Formats: sequence, C-alpha cells, structure tokens
Amino acid sequence: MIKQRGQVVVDKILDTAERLFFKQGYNVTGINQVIEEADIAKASLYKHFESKTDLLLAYLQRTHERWFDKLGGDVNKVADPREKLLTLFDYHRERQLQNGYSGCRFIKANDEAGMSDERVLAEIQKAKQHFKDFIAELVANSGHQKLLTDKELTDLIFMLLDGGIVAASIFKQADDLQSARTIIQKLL
Amino acid sequence: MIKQRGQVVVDKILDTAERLFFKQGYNVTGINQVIEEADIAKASLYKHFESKTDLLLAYLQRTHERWFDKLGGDVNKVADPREKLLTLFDYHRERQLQNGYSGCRFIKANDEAGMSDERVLAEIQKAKQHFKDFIAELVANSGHQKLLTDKELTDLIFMLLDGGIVAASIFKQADDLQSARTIIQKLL
DNA sequence: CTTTAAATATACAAACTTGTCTATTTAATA
DNA sequence: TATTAAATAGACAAGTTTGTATATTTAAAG
Repeated sequence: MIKQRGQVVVDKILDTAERLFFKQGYNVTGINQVIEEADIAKASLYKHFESKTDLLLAYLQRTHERWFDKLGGDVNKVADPREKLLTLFDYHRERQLQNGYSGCRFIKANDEAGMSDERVLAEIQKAKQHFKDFIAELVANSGHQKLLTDKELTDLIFMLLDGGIVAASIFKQADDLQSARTIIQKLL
Repeated sequence: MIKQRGQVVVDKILDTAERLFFKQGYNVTGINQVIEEADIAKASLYKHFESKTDLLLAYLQRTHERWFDKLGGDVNKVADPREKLLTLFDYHRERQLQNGYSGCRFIKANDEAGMSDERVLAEIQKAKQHFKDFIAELVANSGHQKLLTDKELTDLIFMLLDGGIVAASIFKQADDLQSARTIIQKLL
C-alpha cells in the first residue's frame, strides 16, 4: 500500500492534531498552531477536513483503531485467560507512564466537546462501549471464581480502569492502577 | 452574618461561573458570557477576581467546600459504618441524576486546565486527596470482612466512584454507579 | 513534454478573546 | 445631608479564533 501524496499531508495533520489535542487540549489548540507544527498549508487542512470538529472526529476514530489494535496485540500474547484480564491494567499503566499521565483521550474529549457536539459524543460512546464489550468477552472466558457475576466483574474492571487513569492524570503517578491490578487479581 | 454589598456580586459571579464552567466548559465560556448572565459589570468581575484563572480557582475552592459539606451531611445521617460507605455511591448517583450527567467538576477542570496551570492542578489534587482520606477513614471504621486490605478497599472505592461518574457522563445514565454499589456491598 | 491535481504562501473577513479605562450612577455610612 | 466606596455601562486595545479566497508553485500521470 503506497502512500498517496495527499495521505502524507493527512498523516502529518492527524499526527500533530493528536499530539496537541491530547497534550494541551482541543479547545486551547488553534487551527493555526496545528498547521504550523504540522508544517502544511491552511488550505490543505480545509481540503481534507471540513471543519475543526471534523478533524477532532477523525482524530478520535484513528485513536480508537490504533489503541484497540495495540491492546489486542498485547492481550493475544498472553495465554492464560485470567492473565489476559490483568494485562489490561499493565497496558493502561504503561501507556500512562509513556504519555506523562495525560489521561484518556476519550474522557478528555468528552469533557471538552462531548457536551456541545453530539457527533463527538457518539464517537466517544462507540469507543468506550467497544472496549467494555471486549472486557466482557475476556471475563466470560476467564473462568473466574464467580465471587461476582460476569456483568459485575466486567463493570468493575471497566470502571477501575477509567478511574485509575483519571487518578493517574490528577496525581501524576500510576500507583492506583497498580493497586487496581492487585485487587482484580484477588477477585478472579 | 449579613451579606455585604460586594458579597452579592461575588455570589452572582460564582453562581454563574459554576453553572457555565460545569455545563459547557471553562475554555468555551468567555468572561463576557459570565458577566452578561450574572448581570453584573465587567469592572466588578475584575475588581473581585484578578483574572479568569483566579475565577476558576475560586469556583473550584467553593465547589470543594460545598460538595464536601453536603456529602458529610448525607453520611452522618447513616449510623451503620458499612452503610456509610454505600451512601457514597448513592450520593454520587443522585448528583449525576440532578446535574444531567455532567460528570465531575474536578476531573473536567483537570482535563481543561490542569495540564497548563499548576495552581489549578494543585486545587484539584487537594480536593481529590481530601476525599480519598475521607473514604480511608470510613473504611477503617467499617469493620469490613478484610477480603481486601483497608488500603485496597479505599483505592477500589475511590476509583469506582470516579470511573462510575465518568461512565455516567459518557453514557448519560447511572447504571454503572448502581452496579458499583452492589459490588462494594458484596465485598464489605 | 504537457496536462492536471494538489499543495503552497499569504491576505483577509468577521467574530470573539481577555483585560483596561473612563465616566456615571447607586447606595451605604458618618 | 454630605462623603465615600462600589457598581454600572460602554468604549477600547491588542490579540486570537475559524474559515475563505487568490495566486503561485510543485509534482505526478498521460
């Protein structure tokens, strides 16, 4: 799959948008900063994206795909079905360490634009629901001790991961995510 | 305690700022919208608050106090130490129903301004740490079955509440918070 | 080599941003 | 009632915002 001329520009735009929207925030990132740091012309941006909101949507969609692909890869490497669930916590923890405790791209986008734009909200809901379904499948195949029901364990892991990321982003450390892993280990 | 002349203005400003910052977001709320909806003069705002950031800080501080006072009241009404912990979930759930699933003021402020302003981050950390300490005390007095350690149970409840609020704010329903309550009930 | 499409730089519009300043009116106090 | 402090309306500065338009250059394909 050879990269078209336009694809290079789109990639540069999305890479820059991702970095800026995630690190400093969507609302405080101007189009002008995006085109400057992506080193492309403004007309090019508006040729590929109708509006700033459409750029946000494209960024969320690409994040959804990439994030999920990498997660799937990590989980597939693990054979034991209970270990697979624990890998979720490792994955989240590692990513927080990597990105300097910037939190979750979807939660952040929801807090910045989810309230005012329904297309953005729908995209965020889609990503989160997809992830929850993924957890549910892992739980169903985990053979856990049924101290909690499958649904309860799924809800628990889902909320612990989001809560753990939020805590990491506020306190700038991943201790809670580590703690969350230990807790689930005990309950499996 | 009689209200001074200036106190009325400050209250109007903070009430409006709270409503707008929480509902639509800090960065998309302009000073002009605040003064217009608060029905006060711009010079009055800048007489009481040095900058927009200082208004945000004042809003966060007042939110911290009020939120905590009301929570303490709710918890004090309950006698049973285990029930006190469950009240936390009821409190969070009720508030999400009331405010239309707008999420958490502190998480939202963190996602909007925590990355760029250290005073804001410090205020948010203070509020969250205060709450976590409060949970720790309730856990210590709960006489729970010690399936988890005190610290683990504290971390768990803390993360479940934040994760549950985030889920409520994304999916626009409080089912997860209800589920979280059931889970903790089983583990107490 | 010529055509065609894409990317470029740059100027521009119209609105909005935070914050300052002046001049006037209101209201509490001495 | 006279003084004093506070609140008011509104203009203004300097910069930023998103998005459009024009004219030019680049580069790929026939």
